[in-house]
Amino acid sequence: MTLNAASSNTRQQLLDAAFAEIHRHGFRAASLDAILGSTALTKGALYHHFRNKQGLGYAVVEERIAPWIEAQWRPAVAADNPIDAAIEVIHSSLSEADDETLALGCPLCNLMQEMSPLDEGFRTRLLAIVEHWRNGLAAALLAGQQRGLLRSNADTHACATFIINGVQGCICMAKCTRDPALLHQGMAGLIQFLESLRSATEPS
Amino acid sequence: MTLNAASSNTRQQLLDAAFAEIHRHGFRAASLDAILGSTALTKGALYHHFRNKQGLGYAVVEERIAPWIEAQWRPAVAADNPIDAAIEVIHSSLSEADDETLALGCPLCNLMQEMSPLDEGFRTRLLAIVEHWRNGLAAALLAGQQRGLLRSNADTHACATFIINGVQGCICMAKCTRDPALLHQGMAGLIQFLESLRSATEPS
Amino acid sequence: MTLNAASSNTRQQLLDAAFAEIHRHGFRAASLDAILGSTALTKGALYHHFRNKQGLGYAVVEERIAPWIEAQWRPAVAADNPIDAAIEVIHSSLSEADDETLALGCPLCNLMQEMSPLDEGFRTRLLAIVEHWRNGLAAALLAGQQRGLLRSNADTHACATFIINGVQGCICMAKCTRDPALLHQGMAGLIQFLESLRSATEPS
Amino acid sequence: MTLNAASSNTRQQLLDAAFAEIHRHGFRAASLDAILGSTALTKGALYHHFRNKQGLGYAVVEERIAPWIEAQWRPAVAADNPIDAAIEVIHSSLSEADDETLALGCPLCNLMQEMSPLDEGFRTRLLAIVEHWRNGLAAALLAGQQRGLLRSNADTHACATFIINGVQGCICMAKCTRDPALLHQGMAGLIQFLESLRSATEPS
DNA sequence: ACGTCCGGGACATCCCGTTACT
DNA sequence: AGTAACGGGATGTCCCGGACGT
Repeated sequence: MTLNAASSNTRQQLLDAAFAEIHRHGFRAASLDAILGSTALTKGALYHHFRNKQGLGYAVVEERIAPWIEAQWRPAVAADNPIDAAIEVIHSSLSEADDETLALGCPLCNLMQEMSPLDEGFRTRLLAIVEHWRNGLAAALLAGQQRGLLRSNADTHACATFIINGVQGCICMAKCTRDPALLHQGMAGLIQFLESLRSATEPS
Repeated sequence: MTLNAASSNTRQQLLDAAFAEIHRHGFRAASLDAILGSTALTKGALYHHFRNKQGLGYAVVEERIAPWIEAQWRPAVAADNPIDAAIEVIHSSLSEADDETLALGCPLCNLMQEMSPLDEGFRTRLLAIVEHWRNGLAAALLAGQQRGLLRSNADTHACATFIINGVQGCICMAKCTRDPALLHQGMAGLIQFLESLRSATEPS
Repeated sequence: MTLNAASSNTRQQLLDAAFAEIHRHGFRAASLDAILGSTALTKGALYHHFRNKQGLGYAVVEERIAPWIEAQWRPAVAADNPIDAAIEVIHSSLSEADDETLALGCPLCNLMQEMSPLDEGFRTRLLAIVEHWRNGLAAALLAGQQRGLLRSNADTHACATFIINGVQGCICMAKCTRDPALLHQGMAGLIQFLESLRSATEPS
Repeated sequence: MTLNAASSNTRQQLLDAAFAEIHRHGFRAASLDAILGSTALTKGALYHHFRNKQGLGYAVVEERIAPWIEAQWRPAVAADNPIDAAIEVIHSSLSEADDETLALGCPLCNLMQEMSPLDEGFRTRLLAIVEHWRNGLAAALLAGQQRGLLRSNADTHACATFIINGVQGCICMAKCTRDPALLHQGMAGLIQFLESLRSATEPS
């Protein structure tokens, strides 16, 4: 299969447009006509690159949402000091949160809410993202713990779960409140929690 | 307008059926035909009691979801010891969580996710529920603090926000993972947080 | 369920239009838009009266095609002398065959050919028509035989089968040849066969 | 145009796949994508060898269906004793009829039913097959008659028509009934008819 | 000689809301 | 207070054919 540049470009355009449409309206309410309208393409192009709407949705999850989450949390997962880095990720995501992103919410969370009970294909793909995220974060915390940066009695997996749940809960609620102050308040609680994980004695 | 018993009964039937359908499929995917099919009523009855689908949805929020949240958290809001009571609420909600409720998620959270960006009427009504919940919980915590049950340096409003966000985040994630263990893990973190709010010296 | 005149009328219009469209294009190629276009109705009316296209098709078979076959062969089935009557039915159907009916073929045969391998619902309904037809004809022949009008060694069921197959075969081939002479030639063979069934000695 | 072996092979593959798909689904419902999917070829190959779907269909009629009918009835057309041979053809076709071929019907009859009223190109090609068949059979019967094998008062053309119509009618009905017994009953009638054509006195 | 990519259009389904009626 | 009938519209799917490369 020769993937020339034009074809790949078309596929990427479709994925971009689909990601935006799905982010805005959810998967079921996402209109293929609207996706095609926002590009200059037609049904033929779409059904050449994807088996159907579901296939397009799966590709958006795998090729847009997963990398997006991965990129956002890579600093925390790859850092020497996971606590500092996680706090930094939270801060930077807060600084990027304008009114619109607040209202649209997290693409991952949105799709989990909407599609998990309806489509196992979506659920497994989204679950894989979450597990990858949780495992990465837990591994980073464990490494930090082994280096003496975290309290030795902290359960790193439970901590990762708590942080991820907390972050998603904050974004989820902010979608309705649209109050940046409340978002900051919630995130501040998480940062406090992260601070509480530090070991009492700084390693030399 | 005369509201005899039969008429009121019809309205309640519609609300019940609509609540179930919306909980299962979301508001937009909820089919009026399906709602009417699950009762023995027809379009005329529906459009007699509600202006349109939107009006039905608003009524479900106000007359089904709001009282449901209120009832669930009333023990914590009305308790002498809000920490004990909140922990108890979490425990009892965990004990009720079977596989299906896990997959369907929280009706409030579902609607916030779906409708907040699309319909101001939904958003304000849902927001009112959340604010009522948060204010009630914060007031209870403050009362407890004044009675010496909470650390004096705790920001009760921020605590309420953190708890609500955390609870919703846990339920939200569990909808995708469907793993009761992870749900318990997340909720355990919240309980730990609640414990950490207790004042060091028990009041006499 | 109150079936007022207007509603019943709408349903009959839909069945008539659907019968004509299906007769002309077959079931699968029959366009609901075309059916609705030939009446003055819309999708709403159609989907009020029928569950879907399949339901409409089934109703056409049961309420248009079955009665049509029944009416056409009733003279033969109900006659005192089934041979005379069957010959008469063939003659009268030949006299009605203009170029268009020749080209369109038999609605029953068309649907059997098209839908029997695809849809059991169609097949059973069409089969019922054929069996009713065959049994009626066989019973009439048997009655004639008992009255001494048919040779006593004729197998009336086999004769009914042979006649029905022959008639359908003639119409089926005429659809392609469009040659009335060939149709008459084929039907003449069947009439000869019918004549050969007469008992040698006329009953007193 | 150079027709090397590879090219010819591609064309034959397409014809085979198209024949099978058309036999199963009819011409209009035959999907080019499905035909190409069952081979390993693509649109480019198809539209290189055929002008369009119609052209492919015509080629299937001329190069698959016509030879198939010809081969099946050649024994009867070429025989010294056409009656014996025709009976033998019927017997052998009955012995080959399993449940699937019963349900799929005769490729020739199927296409005549579907395409004759819609496409003159199909009709003339199918008609040519039928005429060739009828003329061949009639000529064989005439030759037999001249040799004293048939009754001298038999109209050989009419007999050929009657046999062909009968055979097609039987297959046509069997597609719906799917009852081998009924198929045999119908064919037995035709064999009886053939027997009745024999001259009373065997030729020396 | 054949593969890839894509345009444009048709179709069945389903849904919300209104009208006339009782 | 509630019913049956119906209008009008949007959507996902699929399909044929052609442009272009190689």
